[in-house]
Amino acid sequence: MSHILSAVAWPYANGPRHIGHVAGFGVPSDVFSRYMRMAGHDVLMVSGTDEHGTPILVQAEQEGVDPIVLADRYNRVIVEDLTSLGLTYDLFTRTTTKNHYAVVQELFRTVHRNGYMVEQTTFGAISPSTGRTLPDRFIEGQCPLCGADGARGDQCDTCGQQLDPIDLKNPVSRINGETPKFVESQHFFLDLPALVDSLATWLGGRTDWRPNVLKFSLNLLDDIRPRAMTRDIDWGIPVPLPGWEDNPTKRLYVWFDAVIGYLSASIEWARRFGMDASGAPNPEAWRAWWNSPDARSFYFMGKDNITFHSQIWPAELLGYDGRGSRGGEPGEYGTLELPTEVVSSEYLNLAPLSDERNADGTTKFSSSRGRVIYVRDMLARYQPDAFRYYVASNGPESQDVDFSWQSFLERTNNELVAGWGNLVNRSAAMVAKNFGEIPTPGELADVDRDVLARVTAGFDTVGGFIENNRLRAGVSEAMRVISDVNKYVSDTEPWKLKTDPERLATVLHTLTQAVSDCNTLMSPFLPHSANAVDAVLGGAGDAAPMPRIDEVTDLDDPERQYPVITGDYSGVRPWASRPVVPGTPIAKPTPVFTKLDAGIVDEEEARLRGE
RNA sequence: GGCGGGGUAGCUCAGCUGGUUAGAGCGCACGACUCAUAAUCGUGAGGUCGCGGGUUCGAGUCCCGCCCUCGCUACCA
Repeated sequence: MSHILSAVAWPYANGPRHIGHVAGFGVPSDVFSRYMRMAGHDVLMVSGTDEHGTPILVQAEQEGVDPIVLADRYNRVIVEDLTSLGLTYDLFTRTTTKNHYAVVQELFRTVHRNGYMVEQTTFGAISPSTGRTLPDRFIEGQCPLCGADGARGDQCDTCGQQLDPIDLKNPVSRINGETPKFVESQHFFLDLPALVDSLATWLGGRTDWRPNVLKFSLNLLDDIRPRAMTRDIDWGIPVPLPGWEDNPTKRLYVWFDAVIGYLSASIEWARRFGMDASGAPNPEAWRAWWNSPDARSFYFMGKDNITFHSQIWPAELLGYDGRGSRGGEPGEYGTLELPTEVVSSEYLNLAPLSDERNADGTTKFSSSRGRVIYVRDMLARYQPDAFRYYVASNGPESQDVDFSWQSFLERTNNELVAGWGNLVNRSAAMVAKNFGEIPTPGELADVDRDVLARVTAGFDTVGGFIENNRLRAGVSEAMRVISDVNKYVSDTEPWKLKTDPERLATVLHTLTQAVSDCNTLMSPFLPHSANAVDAVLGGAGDAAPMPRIDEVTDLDDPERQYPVITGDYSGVRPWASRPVVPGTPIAKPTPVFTKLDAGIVDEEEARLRGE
């Protein structure tokens, strides 16, 4: 048993999240965390909504509300969506808590004190009316290279060239149409070159990462340069230095603070729920996951976040620890450990609609293009486990994948319903009809022992895959085991054993045992239905724990309340065969999974077309 | 342009450090069965492993070149 930190990417609170987001970080991290808990590890799974930065500020202004109002709104939407999916966060919080501000400022101060945060003058665009940094992509103008209109400050979509915004002709702000001003400004830069040796040493030891993630991360080291960690903006965390902290237009860069969320959420968790061995409150409990070299940490995200987790975040930690070329001493949190693994997903894209094949290739999920499937809509119409199954078996684990409603229909009906759901149903129906309870077995035959051995072996194979974050292989292996059990039913033909009650009892007991263990194997992937299956088999329906939403008061601000996701996951079942108990009543079952009507494909595609 | 991923049966993909007739799931065809949400079980058809060279006794697997495709390459998050 060891301490496992599941650090899950922080969804940006500028709108509801779509299924591509949760396919990238949500389902994979939850399957992993659930399994690790079952395997006996001490898991701390943390995340929250990321609420600073220009996009939220801009959107709030467009709506005429305070940024925090916008953040409050989408924080709640996201909290509800993630809870509905059954994601077992120990704490899902947000970046606008007092606790987060304090932790971020402590990290900044210490990194600065250790000499890894250096002040430099920059030259960049600001909005003349507000004085705020105008990020490149919010600037638009005529491309200096091809003359096309509508080129963005960072890149021209017409000719595809990278641009510097100062070269644009007739630049205007996309936010308010005014002409940007290019000015000098003082900012703090994270001195990545002073940390690059330590980064390289750390990355050099990461041999078991997904190859593309590791390769990408190593490439980042080649022309590493200092990176600005402050912005001219009035929405964000103040810079905790004399002369800066009261300056209303200087704030920490949103990514500097967002990644620190993993630590601040761990600390908030400990302050709220941490306990020592005797059960007494222990606000220092987070340290077991952060200060011990034996603890392991896994960071789950989409590939667009790799650079922040394999470079910026470890650099912040190294700077805090004083482990760069300038030395230094850790701050009050002690030496903080770097990520064990950055588990990055690729993208789940939306496939062309059925009448659009061979047209424009795939369409990337993007709210701005209007073609998007929100988590909320998915869960309103379909079982959460149907979606979880789709993602686990067909997700963007090592390459981009296309989501289509046709494939969702097929995966659900042909595999989940016909394979697993039907096995549960036929087994329970036979037990209910013949005995009304789990029968007492006679002596086992070879075929019985054989199927039980195959199922039991699944704990090692399926578990091994999940432990290495190979969910597709894991779920595929579990489905193969389920197929073996279906074959067992065909081989033993229980419906022909009416004249041999003892043999029938043995077969149906064996079958019930096999199904129950398959349910355990599937429970990290399909927790909701694991509970339903448990109930079908006469259990209490508590095979897999579920998260809940608590309305809490900010630990350091009695005026502020917000929802968090948390849960008590201490009662998870072990990752092992669990003997079924003869005599347990089993009633005629109702199907656990809903078979989808073929008509949903046309319905959903019509929705995507905006009809 | 630079970097990276991918191009293997109709579809989605496995194939580690090169080694017998290239695998799985789904789909399809045929057969069996009837407990089960017409689910299940069995059998079968179907691939010159993107193209062209090369190394080797032997290459889907290594090397070179090319083509196609997706992505990354930001003061976005």
